[in-house]
Amino acid sequence: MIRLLLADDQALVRGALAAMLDLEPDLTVVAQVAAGDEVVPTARRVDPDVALLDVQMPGLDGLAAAAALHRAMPEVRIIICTTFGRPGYLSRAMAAGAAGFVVKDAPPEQLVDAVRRVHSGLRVVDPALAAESLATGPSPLTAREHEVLVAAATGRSVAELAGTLHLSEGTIRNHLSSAIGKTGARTSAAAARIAEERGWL
Amino acid sequence: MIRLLLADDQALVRGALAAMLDLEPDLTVVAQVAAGDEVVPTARRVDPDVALLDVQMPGLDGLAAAAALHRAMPEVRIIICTTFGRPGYLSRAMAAGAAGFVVKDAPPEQLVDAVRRVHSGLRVVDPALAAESLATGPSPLTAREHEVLVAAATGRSVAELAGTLHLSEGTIRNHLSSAIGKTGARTSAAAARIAEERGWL
DNA sequence: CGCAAAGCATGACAGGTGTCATGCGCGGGA
DNA sequence: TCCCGCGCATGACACCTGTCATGCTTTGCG
Repeated sequence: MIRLLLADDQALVRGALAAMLDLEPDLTVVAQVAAGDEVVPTARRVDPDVALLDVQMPGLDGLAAAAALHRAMPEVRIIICTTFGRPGYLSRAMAAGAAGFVVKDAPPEQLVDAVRRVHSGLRVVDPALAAESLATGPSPLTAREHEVLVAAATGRSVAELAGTLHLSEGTIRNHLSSAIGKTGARTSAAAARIAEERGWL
Repeated sequence: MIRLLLADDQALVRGALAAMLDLEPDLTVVAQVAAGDEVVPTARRVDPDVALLDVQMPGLDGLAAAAALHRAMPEVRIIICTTFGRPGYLSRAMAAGAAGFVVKDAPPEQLVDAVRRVHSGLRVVDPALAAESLATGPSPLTAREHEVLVAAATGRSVAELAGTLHLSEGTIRNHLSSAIGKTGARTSAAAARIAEERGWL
């Protein structure tokens, strides 16, 4: 019997996944959580074989939760399960110690299959996504550019960013300009959008 | 036995919901589709009692599919089921003839309950969301402002918008300026973001 | 050590953006 | 019928943004 921990902030989706996985004779869902920071404490309590983590979650996101769980309980096999097949997510998931990566577009059997494979020690990754991830490469953004771009993503002005990040306006503009060049965008708003799509934020 | 049609572009979520709903003794999922334009043809074939439609779908979106289905088969009860509880979605869903509106944050029992209530002729709406919807009001954007804002959402420049929409740059700027005023934003990018969040796009 | 890369800053400049005043034509409601 | 609201357009203006050149530090690698 493979013991599963489910983490997803959407109760409906989480419950539905649990119902589906519980139908399999060799799987059993032993815990469900709605936030990233509940993953490690709950895992310690129930000692699952496999943890299925969504990326979008309040508190700690799925990738950070995966890293924390892998550090705390390396024997737990981790699958990242996400809506968006963004290239950056995959590489970050692998870096965080995940053993599998499944997008929510995939057919249900694929998830069940992934759980079994991962439990038996294999790694499971969508080949198409892996290729795209390698083609796009890792995020070329420096720490500062990342920080500035995240703050700019909500549409704030340069002056506001300078205030909240305690940098001069000129510096903000420099970092944004650099990020614009690296994303191939023409405005900071577009740069933020593109970086977001690639999973660089 | 309540016969259900499921429409959601994410195969994993769709399959999981089907598994969960099929567990209920009085419910049965008779069809699943992945795109909005498959809803009406499939409904004609299987004649469901209730249709559960996601908003985000390729082809026709869930709201447009709801309107088409309600026109073609008024006796089918429609529930819109969406990730985002955006105020504008609710009012548009109701205008499209939907009988229920459930967000994916809700507990699983609530969806099952909604199906039964809707099937028995009731309307099901999250009270908190209804209040927010009334407070925010309908979209104040004119048709042109809407069009321009949608085109601007991807971060294109004014000159590009003028080209694709066949309007002068000055006119584009006027519409954007008006939309900026109505959303309370300070830049067109932020205006697009805010309108998006409110379900005005 | 010396050099490269990154962070930070300044100043200057071209071009894009948001606002406003103004004008014209059209269609629907009082 | 008249007038208001909307779409569309122009032109002008202030301001913001993106780019570039330049320079100074700190950090880390060969």
